[in-house]
Amino acid sequence: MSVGIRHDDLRRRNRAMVISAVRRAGQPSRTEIAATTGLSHSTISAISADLIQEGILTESKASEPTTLKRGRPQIGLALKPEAAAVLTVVLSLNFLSVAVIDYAGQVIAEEQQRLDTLVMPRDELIGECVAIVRRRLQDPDLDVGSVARIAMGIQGITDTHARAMLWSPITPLTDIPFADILEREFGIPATTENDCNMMAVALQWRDPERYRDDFIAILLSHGIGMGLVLKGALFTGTHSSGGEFGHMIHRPGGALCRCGRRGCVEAYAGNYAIWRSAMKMSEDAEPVDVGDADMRALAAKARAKDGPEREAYRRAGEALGFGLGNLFALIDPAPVAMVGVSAAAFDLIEPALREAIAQTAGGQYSKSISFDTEPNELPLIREGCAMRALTFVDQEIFAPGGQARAGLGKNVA
Amino acid sequence: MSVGIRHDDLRRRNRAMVISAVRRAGQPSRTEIAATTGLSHSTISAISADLIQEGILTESKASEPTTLKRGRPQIGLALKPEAAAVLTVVLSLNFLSVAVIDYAGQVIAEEQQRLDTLVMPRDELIGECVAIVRRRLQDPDLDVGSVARIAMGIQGITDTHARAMLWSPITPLTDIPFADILEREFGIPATTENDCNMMAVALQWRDPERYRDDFIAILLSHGIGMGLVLKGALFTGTHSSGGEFGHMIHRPGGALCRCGRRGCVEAYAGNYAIWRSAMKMSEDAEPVDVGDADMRALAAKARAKDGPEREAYRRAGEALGFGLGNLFALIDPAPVAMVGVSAAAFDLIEPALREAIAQTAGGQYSKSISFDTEPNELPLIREGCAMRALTFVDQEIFAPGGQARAGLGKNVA
DNA sequence: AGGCTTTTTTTCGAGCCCCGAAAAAAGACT
DNA sequence: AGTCTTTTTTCGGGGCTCGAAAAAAAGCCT
Repeated sequence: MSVGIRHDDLRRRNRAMVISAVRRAGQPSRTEIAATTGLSHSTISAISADLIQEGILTESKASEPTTLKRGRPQIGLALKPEAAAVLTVVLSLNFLSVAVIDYAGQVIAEEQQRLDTLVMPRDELIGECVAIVRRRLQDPDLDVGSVARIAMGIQGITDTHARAMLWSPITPLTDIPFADILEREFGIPATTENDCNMMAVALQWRDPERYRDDFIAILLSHGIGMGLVLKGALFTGTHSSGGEFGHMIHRPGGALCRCGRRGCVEAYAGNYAIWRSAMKMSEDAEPVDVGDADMRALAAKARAKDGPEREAYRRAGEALGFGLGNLFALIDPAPVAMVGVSAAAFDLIEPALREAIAQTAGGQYSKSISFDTEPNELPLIREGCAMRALTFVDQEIFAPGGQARAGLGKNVA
Repeated sequence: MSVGIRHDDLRRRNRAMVISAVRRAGQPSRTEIAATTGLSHSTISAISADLIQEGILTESKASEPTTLKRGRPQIGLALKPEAAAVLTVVLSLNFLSVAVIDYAGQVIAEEQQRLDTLVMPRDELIGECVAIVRRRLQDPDLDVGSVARIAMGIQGITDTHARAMLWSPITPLTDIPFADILEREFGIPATTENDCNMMAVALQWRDPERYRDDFIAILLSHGIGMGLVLKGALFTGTHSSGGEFGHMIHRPGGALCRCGRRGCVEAYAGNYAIWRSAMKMSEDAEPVDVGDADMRALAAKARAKDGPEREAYRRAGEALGFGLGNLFALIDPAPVAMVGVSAAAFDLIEPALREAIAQTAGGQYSKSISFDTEPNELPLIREGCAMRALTFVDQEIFAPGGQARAGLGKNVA
């Protein structure tokens, strides 16, 4: 059962709340923080004095010099960029990308690299990941001690505790405990999470208006992935990252999926499936990699005239629609973000998708469901990883439960 | 964003935790409570003294007189039955049932009634519900003032806030705000929740060993319903009670479902669907009501010899299996409880069900998924309603946030 | 320019709450 | 009857938040 609240937890939680309020609002004054948290001015004053003294926050007068109001001007509080740093690692099909991000969320260094994930042996894949991280950490401009967290976003299934990649479409390898490997190698706490979940996290930060409590991020790429936020929190499975939307069964015994099973949504809506269908290949044909450029050309052809290309997108829409409908039967409808190269072809997908949804339990709301598209998934994934890592630092390092803060926040008087 | 923790919340939460510990453990000593909550002995002592003085808890020495240990004997703490009472209302197909339950969870009065829900006009249906509740409340043995909550469990979709029935298979009527109606009528806070969700709540209390953090309760009856507990909490949709497992699409464009759509899981696995299939009727045939006795006879026939009856159960198993597989793709596998009259025929359903799951994303775990059966849903639903109402009293009335407790817990010195 | 008004921020004392240590209580054991 | 063991209560100390009041830092107005 849930444990009691000790008296000292109180300050810890309220500290975390103040930090979180600053991260969310940008440069709020103490008064604003008091308003959003519901705590009294005196409490906010005390906590923020602590945080400034510990080098976690700074005062920044430049809060809207335009607002010429009477009264004592507000002093904006901001996250101190030097308070800490985090490192993000994004591993996707044939592509590895690393970035170093300061405590305020600004990218301060990055590096990208192509690699043949599909054929690399285990040691090599791990080795490349470790090597690129090491290169970034050895950057003389970077204070290695300030790097408080490594967050990895990876295409594939991860475990609930964000320790390992369990299975991935980008490599035949399974069960790689990336988080443990990185921690052992660099002595920095690390996590490994599903890329689509990170996309969802990023959307929540980018547009909290639209993506607040309940929404769905769907990656339309080689495969189909999903990140789900319910009641404000990232939804994961009981054991794994969960949300394997792409592998819900659309047609029992149907088209061959990359995962080896038949009839999955992905076997109709993944890039390879659209391609296979447009080329009039058999539904049993082995999935092939299709480049983004080829997919864009395919979409152009489908737009130009009716034919097998257009039909392929129509079938993709149908599969996505029934899948979404089934999802809506469980969780009710919510705003959807379509991300990835095929999101740019959403105009070809949408009609059949809506028609399919209308035939499902979510159908009553079919018209009111709103879709948004974002063709570029990589920046989203990185952003999500960064925010995940930064909020961890906020909560666990700068508002710790019991044990002292490590070497960070060192600008203490 | 989540609101700050005020200083007074602390005591409130810890009070709630003590009450909850007592409800869970039965007759724990103060020391045991200190252990499970993680709070200090002195705090538990202070809080329980308050609660006893307010007439919410009582000391009950009779805690295992067998344990002859050295040292001061423990004093068991128990919920004081007279501290409050709750009333449960269970409305299902052609059946209405009400019970009054004391604060310790014992049924102290009950009443049941048949009624033709399918054909009753709106006023009459509401009227009967109000009337049966009024009769119970007018019982001279009952102190009406102690009734702190009414919890209604209803077959059908309810809204997230547990205010209204939105849609139900037991009546053509829609959008009946039962909670508001009961509150207005009796001036007692009320809720209206989905029956399968209440089943899940009850299972969690009955067997917390097996049904703790993640599990699924599926009602196999005229229709197919589901209650889902994830990460220890009841899972509901964003707008409605959600979990419309029975109306996930199993075969696009397939058999006619009671809901008017085609290919739903229920259209293969609901009692009417099994019946329709066993009688070799068309998949487009209008759903008919089948009595429990007829279903039991059907199952017996299916067990006796191979034929259309056995095939009907096989197809039901297949539909349930693909449905569960799709669910498992999203949330990972979890223990399942099959409840309702067709749960007694689970032996006929299981083989095809497991085979179907094996073809889905959850398939890897197919063997390890464990099923349990419980043919009688009514007691479960009532128990769930009772626990829901009682924990509400625990949390919101006896550990209130700010405003004083109403007239309850009146045995104050 | 100097005093007044307004708004933000800090200071201060009061009131709670939790905790640890010590004391008290209540039997069992010898 | 005295000692031991375990549970429960009591008591003092340290923290935390809060409200009120004071201080600070402007703009406004005569």
